[in-house]
Amino acid sequence: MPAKQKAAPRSSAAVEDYLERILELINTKGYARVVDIAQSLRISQASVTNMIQRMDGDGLLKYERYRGMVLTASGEALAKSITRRHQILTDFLRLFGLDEEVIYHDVEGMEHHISPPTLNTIEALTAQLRKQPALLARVRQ
Amino acid sequence: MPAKQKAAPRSSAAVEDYLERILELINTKGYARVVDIAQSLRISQASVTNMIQRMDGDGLLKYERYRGMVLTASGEALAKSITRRHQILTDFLRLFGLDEEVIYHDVEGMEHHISPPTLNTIEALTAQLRKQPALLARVRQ
DNA sequence: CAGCAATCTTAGCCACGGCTAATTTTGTTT
DNA sequence: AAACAAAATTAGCCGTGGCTAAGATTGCTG
Repeated sequence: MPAKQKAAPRSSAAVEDYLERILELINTKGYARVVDIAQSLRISQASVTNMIQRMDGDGLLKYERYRGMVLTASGEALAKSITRRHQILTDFLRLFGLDEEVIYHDVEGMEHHISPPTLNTIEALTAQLRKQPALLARVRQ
Repeated sequence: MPAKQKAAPRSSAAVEDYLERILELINTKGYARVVDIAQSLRISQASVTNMIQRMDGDGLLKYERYRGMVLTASGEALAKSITRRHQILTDFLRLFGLDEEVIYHDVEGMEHHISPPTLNTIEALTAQLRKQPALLARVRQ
């Protein structure tokens, strides 16, 4: 009998942030190093090492000391859905001429708390709003 | 010279949740007891006592052991702006026929991360969307 | 007014997710 | 290959915000 799975304790906002950055690094550089994750999240390397080890234990990635990490299938699937969610929210807020800094900050904060039905709704709303430039202009004031 | 203020260390999501409930209790029952706050937030009374003492130290409310609490002017102002923000987000999500449970959950999670410009935009968007029932119907599918 | 139940507080614990400082490993450079 | 720099890890710490168990205070009620 294989070892029991941890029954996925609902990944935290912090874990989601890590997954997002790791996938982005893998997509752009081919691999994700501790030092790059640390820089990207603006936290210490030590904190990254620590979290990576927890994520290995949770089955989100495979990690070998000093050597590197790869996302597992479930880690990658999760990272992709997190990235998609981030993109949908960013696309939505960009409709209104807000500062990119504000958009980034708000998306970064709220993305972890949007459920699938709400996300789908916002996606559909964005599509509809793109066809309504006059309405968007009024919202922008 | 009066004692130095703590320079308001950007109230956390947890503190905002407490303020929101305390104001609501005061508005509906006239006062906020530890036991009611605990029930409303679904946490233990001990945790509430602990947090209330910190919020007293931060100048958000005045608190007397075993006796009760009142919001300070700054605590009340903060609580009101938090409540307003909550309402604006709820009004927005209600446009789309989402389940009340989902709306409540998502607002509860994301409200702490919405900046004023984004909030104002969503408020304006809600007003515009109310005049577009056909568009809303399409978003609802 | 004595006793009891409700409420509140304290003490002590824990996980999370950061940090710095010190150490270890790796890889490059001469 | 020795030395050095960069990267990674470990050890030990801290604040936040939960928890339970035990004790203190309040207020009601017989």
